[in-house]
Amino acid sequence: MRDHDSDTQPLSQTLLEWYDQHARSLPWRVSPADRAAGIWPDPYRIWLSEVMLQQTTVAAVKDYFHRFTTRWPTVADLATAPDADVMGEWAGLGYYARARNLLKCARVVASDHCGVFPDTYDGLIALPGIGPYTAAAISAIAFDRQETVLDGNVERVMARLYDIHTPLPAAKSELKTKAAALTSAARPGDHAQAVMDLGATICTPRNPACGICPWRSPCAARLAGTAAELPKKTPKKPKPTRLGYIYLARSKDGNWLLEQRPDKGLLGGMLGWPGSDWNDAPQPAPPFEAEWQDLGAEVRHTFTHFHLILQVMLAELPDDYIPNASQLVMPRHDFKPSDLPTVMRKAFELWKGR
DNA sequence: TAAGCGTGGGA
DNA sequence: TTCCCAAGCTT
Repeated sequence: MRDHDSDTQPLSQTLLEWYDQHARSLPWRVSPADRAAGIWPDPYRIWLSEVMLQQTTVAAVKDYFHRFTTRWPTVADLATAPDADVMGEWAGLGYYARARNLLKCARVVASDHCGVFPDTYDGLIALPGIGPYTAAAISAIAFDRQETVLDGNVERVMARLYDIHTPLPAAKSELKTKAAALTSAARPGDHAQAVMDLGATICTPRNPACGICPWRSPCAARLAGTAAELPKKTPKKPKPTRLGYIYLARSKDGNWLLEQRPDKGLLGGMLGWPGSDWNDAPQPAPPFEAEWQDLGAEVRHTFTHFHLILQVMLAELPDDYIPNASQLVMPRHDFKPSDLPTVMRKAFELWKGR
């Protein structure tokens, strides 16, 4: 008697055999050989890597992961870190709500879970910053539970394997059903990492390497010649361009006037320079009256949903200046440009090279 | 459901 | 230069 996955079982086995030979070595990963020998990953490192990897490339994450785990080796260490230290260490990686939720999550795990991560999907998804993908990924990778991960890689691989032309995001549930039917019961964690590795290294968005793909034979899109145009996506809206002013104020001693941005919204919780609103025709909004000098060069930066052009203004910060509630005067030796989000760091670089 | 939310690299 | 996009989450 053949069971119901007599068709799909060979697919997951083919994938795992490929993964055993081609698994990438990553700082947070336990190799398939080590995993087979009974070695388990550290849930803290899996969680941290998965949050960092949300919409972010492995190449961009590596150095941040190393700095975070060196500075905060356990979730208990991270839970007791000051907010400003964590936000500063995250600066440059983007999507700063992730850093705020990271700290919230660490503190919940430390206080409500005795410093031990929940080992189920339901327990994990209840935590800040952990959504459907991340909960499934941690369950599978750190605890070897049979959960289905559906990220951009898996969506692309499934759309091609089954030649599905429904555009994303409408196709998500259909793609997840396909991915779930393939999930290995024997090695769920390795399977999750394998299908994502396949998407990242073989079944790439452009120029997929179909010739060396372990699933080249069953792939419907390869047969149909449609692999390169899948997955279909609903068209994106064009990005508007917004304008603004920012103000660099430096005292005679070299101290800087900075502001702590509000927790919600763009660059929430990060340090930045005082500035105007960003829109079509911003009003100048200097933090104090002075002869502001136009640095003469613009900061150009592109966010997820708009382009930004900033006029950079410079003045001397009076020694008796009293910062308001959101501002701070940063002593020159405490100021680290690397604590700033990239758009703000660009303004500083402009001043440095003036 | 759709919009808001960063950044850097590759084509 | 411009566009796409990379292991998504929150509201």
